[in-house]
Amino acid sequence: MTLRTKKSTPKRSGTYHHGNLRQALIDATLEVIDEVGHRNLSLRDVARRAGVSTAAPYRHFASREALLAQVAEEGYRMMSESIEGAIAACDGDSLDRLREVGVGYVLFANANRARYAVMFSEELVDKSAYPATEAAAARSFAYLLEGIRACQAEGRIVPDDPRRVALAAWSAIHGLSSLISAGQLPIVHGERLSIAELARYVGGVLLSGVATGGRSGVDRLGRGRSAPDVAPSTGEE
Amino acid sequence: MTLRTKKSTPKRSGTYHHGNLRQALIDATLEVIDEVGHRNLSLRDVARRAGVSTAAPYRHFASREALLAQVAEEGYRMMSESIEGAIAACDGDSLDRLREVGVGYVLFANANRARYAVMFSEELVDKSAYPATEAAAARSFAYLLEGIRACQAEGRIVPDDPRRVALAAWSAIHGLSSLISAGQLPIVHGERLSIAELARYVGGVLLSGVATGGRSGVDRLGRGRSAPDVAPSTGEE
DNA sequence: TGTACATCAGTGAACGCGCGTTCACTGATGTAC
DNA sequence: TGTACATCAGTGAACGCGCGTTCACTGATGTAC
Repeated sequence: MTLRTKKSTPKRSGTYHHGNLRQALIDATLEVIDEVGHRNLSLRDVARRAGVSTAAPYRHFASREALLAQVAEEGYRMMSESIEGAIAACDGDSLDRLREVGVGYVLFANANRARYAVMFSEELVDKSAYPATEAAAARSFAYLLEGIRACQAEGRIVPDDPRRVALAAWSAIHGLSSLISAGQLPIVHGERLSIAELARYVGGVLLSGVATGGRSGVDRLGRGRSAPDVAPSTGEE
Repeated sequence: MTLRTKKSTPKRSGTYHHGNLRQALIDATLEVIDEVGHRNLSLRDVARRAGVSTAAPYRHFASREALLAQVAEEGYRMMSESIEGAIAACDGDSLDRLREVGVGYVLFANANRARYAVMFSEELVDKSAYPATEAAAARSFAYLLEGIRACQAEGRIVPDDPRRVALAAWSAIHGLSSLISAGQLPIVHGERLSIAELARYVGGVLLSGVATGGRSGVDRLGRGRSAPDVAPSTGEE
């Protein structure tokens, strides 16, 4: 087993100049995060794995945080691609396509657990210092809202405030993705599960609910289309 | 403004013995985490805030991680109380009570954001070194499964595998809680929102779905009660 | 009530460590002529 | 084609730092007699 092999095939090896250090650093970052979590990521470790001196990364990234922002930015772009791919592979109607937005989201998170964790890490909650990352994130989230608006335009889902519907949907798919990314799923299911199947199940619950008996649940719960929301006063901010 | 005031009213001040250091350390920990995130929590900082020497915490906690595990354990107990409180305050049927499990969960997360982040932090994913924390966590999660089984026993929700239903529900309430805890909600809604209202909305979506037109969505999506699940083969683990 | 003593919660100095970042530098590369 | 030179991606040593944890210790407390 050869340790510290370069993953990104530099143009030539053994030279003073690396050739493709920027990408090698990103690859090494993902490797490190996979092993120890982004919490314990150090630039020195990344440099070590890329086979380069401690100071070399600063030729390509202004800081540790900037490197993580770059990893996140790529992640959001990949997520957008995953969502677009899921939509493209779907020959159904607007409702089907909306569900596939969620499937694409969750499949990306499952296939890129370390990266997903970086994208939602606390240190990158405020992305204003990294406009490209911020823009890529906004683009990812737009698919959900667009899908919801398309369904509403056809009367396929309830005409609630689409941002509110989006929040409910985002909660579910982000929650599932987080549980997958953090490795918490075994707590719930010991058996081997298909992630896409799980994502579709959750999507189906969001669309149709789990209550029996038609729409009665809706009315009884006061969540009808125009019923006023009742906000209790305990324990909220 | 007096800095470093002790929050936990020690029996007497200015003495060699603190009187209530253990609790003061936990309080200080929450303070620190609120400010800098658990990622940047250091035992030295905690000791500093409790007005005590660097080595003092080791009289009460074996390590930094043990302190965090204790914070998490208390959190799971508080979450159980919050859920029990929400159920107790509900005079409805099994379906109402199930929804209130979710509301109690989210209200706890909202009222204890820093603690919630610790409870689900990567370093505590494996709780086997802290059996008390593990047990408290298991107890919290049991409410969901119990609520689902109670509804199923009365035929109020679909008879899918209750663990699968629980996973869908947990995804949604954990997702919402995570977004709140990480402060990501402003991205979605600029306006001021009631957390309990949001939680009830999400709960309503889980129970009744957002699709229009009765149960047709269920059949069309192949998520009917006994329809076999179709597992596509792309991109899953 | 008074004293001797065990207990143990605190002190403060020290350990070794790995970190992010900076610095003056070196040497490979590619281009102008 | 050959040479001079600007560029800039790398080096490696060093900076100052705060960390988790350990150590021998000190002094407040409470209990046995």
